[in-house]
Amino acid sequence: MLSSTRYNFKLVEEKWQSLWTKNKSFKAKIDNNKKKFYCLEMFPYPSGKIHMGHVRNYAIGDVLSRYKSLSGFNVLHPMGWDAFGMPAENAAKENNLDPKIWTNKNISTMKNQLKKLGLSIDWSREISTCSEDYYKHQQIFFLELLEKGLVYRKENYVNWDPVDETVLANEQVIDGKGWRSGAVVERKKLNQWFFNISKFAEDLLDGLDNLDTWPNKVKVMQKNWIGKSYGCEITFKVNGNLPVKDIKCFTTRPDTLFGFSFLAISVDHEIAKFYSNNQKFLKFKEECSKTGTTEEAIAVGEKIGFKTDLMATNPLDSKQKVPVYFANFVLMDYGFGAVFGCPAHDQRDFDFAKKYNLEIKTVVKPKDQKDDFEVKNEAYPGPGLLINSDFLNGLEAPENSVIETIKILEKQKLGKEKINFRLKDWGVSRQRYWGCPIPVAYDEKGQVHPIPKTMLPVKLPENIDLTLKGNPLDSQNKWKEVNIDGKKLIRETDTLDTFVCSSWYYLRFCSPREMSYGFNKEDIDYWMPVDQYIGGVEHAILHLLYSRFFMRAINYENSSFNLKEPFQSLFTQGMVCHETYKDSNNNWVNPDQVLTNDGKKFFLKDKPLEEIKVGPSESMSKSKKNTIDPEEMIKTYGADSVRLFILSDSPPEKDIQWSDSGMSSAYKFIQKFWVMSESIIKITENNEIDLINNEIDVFTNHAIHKINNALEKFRYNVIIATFHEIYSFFNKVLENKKNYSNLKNNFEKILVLMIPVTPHLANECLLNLRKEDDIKWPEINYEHLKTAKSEIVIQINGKKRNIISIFKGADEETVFKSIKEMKLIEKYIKDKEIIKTIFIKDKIINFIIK
RNA sequence: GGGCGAAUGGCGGAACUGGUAGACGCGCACGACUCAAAAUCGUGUUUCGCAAGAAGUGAGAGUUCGAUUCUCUCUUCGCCCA
Repeated sequence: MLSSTRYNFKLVEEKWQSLWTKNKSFKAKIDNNKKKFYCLEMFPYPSGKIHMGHVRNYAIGDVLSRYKSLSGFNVLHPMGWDAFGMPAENAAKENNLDPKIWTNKNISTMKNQLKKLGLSIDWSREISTCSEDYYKHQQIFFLELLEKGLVYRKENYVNWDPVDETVLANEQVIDGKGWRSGAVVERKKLNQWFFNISKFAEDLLDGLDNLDTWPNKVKVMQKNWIGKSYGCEITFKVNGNLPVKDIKCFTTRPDTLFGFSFLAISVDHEIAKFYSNNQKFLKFKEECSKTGTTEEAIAVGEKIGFKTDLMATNPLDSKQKVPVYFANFVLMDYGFGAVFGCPAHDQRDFDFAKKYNLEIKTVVKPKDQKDDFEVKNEAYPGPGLLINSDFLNGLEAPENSVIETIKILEKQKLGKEKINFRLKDWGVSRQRYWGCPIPVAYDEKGQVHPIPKTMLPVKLPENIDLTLKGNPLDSQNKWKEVNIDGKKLIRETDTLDTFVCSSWYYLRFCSPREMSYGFNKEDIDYWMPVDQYIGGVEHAILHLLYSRFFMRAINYENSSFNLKEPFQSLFTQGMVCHETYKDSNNNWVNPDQVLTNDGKKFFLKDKPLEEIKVGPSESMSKSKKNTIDPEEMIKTYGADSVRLFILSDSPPEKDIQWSDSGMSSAYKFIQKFWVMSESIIKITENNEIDLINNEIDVFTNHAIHKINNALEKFRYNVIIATFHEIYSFFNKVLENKKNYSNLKNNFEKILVLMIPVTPHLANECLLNLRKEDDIKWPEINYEHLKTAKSEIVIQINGKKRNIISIFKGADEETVFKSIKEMKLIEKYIKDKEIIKTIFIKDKIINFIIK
């Protein structure tokens, strides 16, 4: 069927987008008579161009925003830029560009691309974390936290690249080597700033219980990350050639004390100072520093130790003395930097004991084992009963035995109950240029002086040479000097971790142009918390935890701020994946260079004889060259088609496979829907009563019902499926050429249902159908959902055998009579006895026969 | 090693609180239009079977009149922590 009115997505989409801009259609204003809805997607890093992951993220958010807005909510749907960070600095180095110029250029490109997607964003609230307007307030927060004692400075280890003379982030260390220089990374101690997040560990953990609309897996991840553990602080008496009397340590298994065979301490433990001239020790320490600082590196790596001159006494058995070792698997950050070794019941200790020939004494046996059970080839960390443990024998491990042992230790003043958290304080210092300057300065004694608020923001110096080695700000001698109250001071040259910027941006969106402070009370009282936060699960731990911390930090000792949880609901969307391609030289090949005739064999576009190897579908990434450029897709198919496709194939929380055929099918749908819509618009309705009118009512109300359900549950793929059903239903209705009195009225409702997913198409069709612009989400008329007849499934012994259509609400007797009259199950029940009948009204009748 | 989750046609997936498994889309097959192709439209498409029918939601058990859905064991895969 050819149509003269081919849908010109380009014209229509441009028209609506400029209309929305002109009318400020999505500008959010406080309105106390309306219920607010704050919809936020994680803001992008301006890396250059938007990718399909962005498209999916923002399409999901846009569907929700538009739906809520049409349903009468006052919607806040803002967008901004997570604009500080290393890529800008790296790009600047490579191209000899100012990071600011590079970043702003990317922002403008990406903003343009996002606009072409037709998102319902209030662009008047756009923020960028690298602008002085933004980071000024961040510096104020920093100083407030400093006043409250939530920020402090301490020495800590960093990954140090000795060639580039720079500090590396964990992800920049690959196999223990610097990603850029390839040099072996060292551990180096630096004075750094920390946020006291561990102070809120308990509260951050408890708060998770109230976040019932967060995905459970995210809550579990946060819980594990916080890592609350119940145990005991034990002070071990030690003696030897050093002036040390005791060593404190934390353990979750004090009940295994009778299996004690060594005490291990971190190489950073204060006892190490007695070995600062010991060449062997220093060599050992250097060896340890090669293991890296991550817990995983330590767990996987070989366990090595350095024996001290000390012997530790078992607090439960003063006769037992065991050696004290420095060991590479003990971290200073956890507990007290000391652990007691019980090889029989901890694999790490077991490996260590084997290596250094230490005693392995079994003190826990599984319940089904005899008392002479002995640990042999590997540690037994499981539950059981205590053995070989004197007065602890027979206790149930670990539940009872731990509690009982702690009681005994407390009574004898040898230890005390302690709750320990895995969560460490948040190190926020970065030795980088492109970040928010930390607003403090130091005098010659090294004392910290906050920069007075009137002198904020501390701006980044411009036009600096980033190719120099070391921390870029450190070489800015002129910039570093600052005069406060007549005193000459030197500025802090570290900048803040970019996670700090993203820890409060959702507050800034409420008051994006407030000059005096990061936000104002009236705005956040109305808009906060974020009703729906949407983003990738990769931020499940750090970003979300830091944001939750930041709210608590602002809340702390602040009576006018009453918020703790920034994100009421969280939704984590899946990734966008694509097949990977490699040529004969094993180089990755971009999909747009690949051709296929039959979908089985793939060839290189430029060299049609060269066959391409098809690899598994993986998350789109530049390194594997399996990306699809959203801008290209929008250009070819239009924003509505791209939105339709990216939402159609998989539920939003799961990964989606990009497919060309799926994409073009979405495009075809838009085209044919338009043609149908035009036909409906041309129809002249009359008032004749026709059965089909009722059918249209019933169908439409079912469709509203289905789509409402799918929207509430984020089953957006089901919405698209319903669109297809809508199309085929209305298309059939049209072919019937009956008399309608309610076709347009119902179709209008359908078009509104489509606005969230395909806003340009739906709005254009709506405009052509009727001229008013008071668009509201359609209400369900439940009368139409009640059908006159119901289909009752007839089962024999629980198996479906037939189906009967009968008036609604028919009772068992009536249904049974009809079934008999119509001889629907005669062949199944003749010569058989019905011993039981299960009847569920309007649903099912099940005969149990013998 | 621990925790969490998943498994449904050739593929992506649907199925409200246990009640018609496979919606919708892709792919495929056939047909219409065409000199032909593309595009478009129509029909069909879980498997076995000519059919009647039977089997069927990773495997095995259990609860139930009835299980994709609830319980247990196992397998595989994914994610997080180690």
